[in-house]
Amino acid sequence: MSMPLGRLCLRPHASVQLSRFTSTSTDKSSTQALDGDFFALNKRISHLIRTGQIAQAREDFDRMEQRNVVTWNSMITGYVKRREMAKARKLFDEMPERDVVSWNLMISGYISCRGDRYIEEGRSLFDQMPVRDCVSWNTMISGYAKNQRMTEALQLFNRMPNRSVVSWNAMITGFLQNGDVVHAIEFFERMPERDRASLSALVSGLIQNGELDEAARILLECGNRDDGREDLVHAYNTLIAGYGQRGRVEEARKLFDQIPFSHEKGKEGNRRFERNVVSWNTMIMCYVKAGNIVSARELFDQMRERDTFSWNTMISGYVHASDMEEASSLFSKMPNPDALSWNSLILGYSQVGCLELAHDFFEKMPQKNLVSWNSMIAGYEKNEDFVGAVKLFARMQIEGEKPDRHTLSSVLSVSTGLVDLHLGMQVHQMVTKTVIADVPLNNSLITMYSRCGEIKQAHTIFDKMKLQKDVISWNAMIGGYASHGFAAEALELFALMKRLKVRPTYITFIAVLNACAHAGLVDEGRSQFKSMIREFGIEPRVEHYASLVDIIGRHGQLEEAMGLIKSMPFEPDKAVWGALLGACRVHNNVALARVAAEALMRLEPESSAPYVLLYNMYADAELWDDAAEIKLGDADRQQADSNEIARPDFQCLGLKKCSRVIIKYQ
DNA sequence: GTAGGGTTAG
Repeated sequence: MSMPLGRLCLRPHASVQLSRFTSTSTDKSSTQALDGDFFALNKRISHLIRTGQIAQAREDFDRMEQRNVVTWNSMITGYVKRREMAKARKLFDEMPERDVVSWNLMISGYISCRGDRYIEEGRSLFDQMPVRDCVSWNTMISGYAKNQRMTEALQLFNRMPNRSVVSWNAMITGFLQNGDVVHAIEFFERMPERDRASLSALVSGLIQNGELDEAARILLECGNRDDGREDLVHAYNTLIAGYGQRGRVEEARKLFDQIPFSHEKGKEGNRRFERNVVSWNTMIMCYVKAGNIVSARELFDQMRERDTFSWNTMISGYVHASDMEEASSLFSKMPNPDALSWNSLILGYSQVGCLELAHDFFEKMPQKNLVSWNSMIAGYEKNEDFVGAVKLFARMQIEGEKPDRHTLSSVLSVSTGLVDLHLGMQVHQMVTKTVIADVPLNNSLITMYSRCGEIKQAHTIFDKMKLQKDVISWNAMIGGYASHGFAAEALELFALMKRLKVRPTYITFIAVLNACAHAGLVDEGRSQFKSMIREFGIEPRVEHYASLVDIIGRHGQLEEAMGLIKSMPFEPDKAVWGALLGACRVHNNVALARVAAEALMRLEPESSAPYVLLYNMYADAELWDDAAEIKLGDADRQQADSNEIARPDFQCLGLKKCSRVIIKYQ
């Protein structure tokens, strides 16, 4: 039997491949099927599918006068890759003739859809197929392994006629994914032969199970046994990264030093047990993650063959250290900066507040990708240039870039910052279309809606989250109720949260105290403050004190409030004094108001608010001499009279007009 | 055209 050379050695059951070049029954003669045009057409289809142009591929496929099994299989691959199993199945059923690959493709498609229903479908095909090759068995085994069904995986493994290295590797990965370290190691030691993936699979699986030292032991053994040399570096690199991720940098370095290092040039690679570029890069990365930029740089300077990775790791290290001088100096020396290098600079400059520089790099970079857009938009948002963020978001859509969870999260924060319900709702729609059940995004939606006053809508989202709520969801919802004066709802939700054993954080208590403040619940506020400390061991922060001062002060117990301020273990901030001043205003305590106002003036000399408030109080009490001592500018006096400041209109470009914002003095 | 795996940015 003649077989295309090169395939033979990979396929123990290669004889099933016979139908490879036979034409299908509806097609013309087989001699014609072998001409150059035909191959070109098949090649074109597979190219279209590789590049994701499935619709075009299908058009070509439908137009083809003759097809062979490869044509059909290519088309099926396209649907399988997109998990469109119904379409794949339809083609599969229509095929005039199938080979092993057709069956294997379908099985692997069903398997990667996950879910038991799909596995059963794959298994049923596996059982029906006339001849199975190595790939069929391995697909099925790894399918079971990936879905935590090791019993069935093992059954197939035992029944399998000619096991390959892949079968063993799949079993090892499967055991490790199920936390079965013992069987994984046992299988690894029993393997008749290993390839470059075997050690990698074992080591990375052991790392996932937290068995780093066990992995290190096995590696040392393999090194001593002169065994598995080909991929030993590979495995060492994996383990170095594992130690690094767990902050065990010194152990990572010990492993790095264990790898032999030759000074010969151009001999690096996986074929010899010897440090390669990845080893260096990984070690540098460990230092960067640990914040040890000096050691990272030392290694970087020692390297002979730096690649893009090395440069980018180093640049991102400086970015994390907010050292933009070094970051940009490296960038300018880098031979071929890629998108990642540019993005790191954009990120770094926005991080330190240099939006113009960040934007310069953003405009100058030759090939923007999604991360570039996201970094720039997030940069605007973090620096509170909300309008800049919205403009860029609009431009992004005009230029056809699709937003993802990161984009949407930034723009949602922007909507919240602008209190722009219209924009927020647009983003909400996009979230529904592009992301499935993302907890942080849902949390941001809750915050956005409640900040915009749509507390009902916020609650709808909160409700829909069901079991996937985290503390932040609870905090957002309780905080939303609190800030809108729904104290009963806030406290009820807080009670429910505790019943469900969700541990509150200091933020939860800010919201709870805030709710009490709004509703004038003095005793409730006091007892919540106490329970925070005693039941949950949360140290009160300045925000909690400010809230409690507000609660007590507004109730008229100004002296007690003042006492609380004096008892604070840290300096009161403007919120604390502001709360006291507000309470003094309500209860007409001019003497204490003066103390609070003066403290505020020291903390924020540029703010006119305490002056205005004190002025009004003096005026009400007809203390004209005191009032005269407060020097107000004309503008401030007008404010004192009207009690309102108006901000000019502004526009969110390309999307909508925002309404006038009025800020009222309390 | 199918089965198993090392390092960088939001």
